[in-house]
Amino acid sequence: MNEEIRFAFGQTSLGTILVASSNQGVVAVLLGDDPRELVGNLKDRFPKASFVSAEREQALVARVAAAVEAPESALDVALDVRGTAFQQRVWQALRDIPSGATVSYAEVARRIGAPKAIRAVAGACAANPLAIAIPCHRVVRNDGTLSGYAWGVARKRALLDRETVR
DNA sequence: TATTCCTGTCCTG
DNA sequence: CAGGACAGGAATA
Repeated sequence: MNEEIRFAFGQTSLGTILVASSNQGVVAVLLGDDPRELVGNLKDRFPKASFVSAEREQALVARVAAAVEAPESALDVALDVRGTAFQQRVWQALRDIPSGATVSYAEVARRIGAPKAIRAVAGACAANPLAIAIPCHRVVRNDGTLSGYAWGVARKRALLDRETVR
């Protein structure tokens, strides 16, 4: 394989973001505090790929960053989602969640036809490499509380605050 | 409220 | 290949 992945950084009110793309589309959108940390994260997820810092990705980063600041606007970029069949099913279901809404893990499990596989759904969310593009932050516990978030519960809460209609 | 079992996937030995 | 860990939930006492 030894595939080439292009990436670039951006700044949002939530911190630094990294957007990485293959020839097929975006493979990862990562959130963090430090660019160095994000690159390390990216390499962990795609150990076999080679990475190129690409200026022309800045336009793409800008679109994703805009989606962070204004979640109600749709983010229509090509995605190259990698994962098991189960994970793909979960992530597809997540993309159907409208902005401003939240869904429980049980609800997601029911939608993908595995109502008992709640913990598996949580695992798939945790493994989701596409922050924002796949709104795993809209998945909360059955009682409405936030449990965890791969990039920090504080960011999860901030995102939900921003898109919740009051 | 606390315990226990269930669940699908990934990670480690 | 086996065992444990996980961003949960429901049933039981």
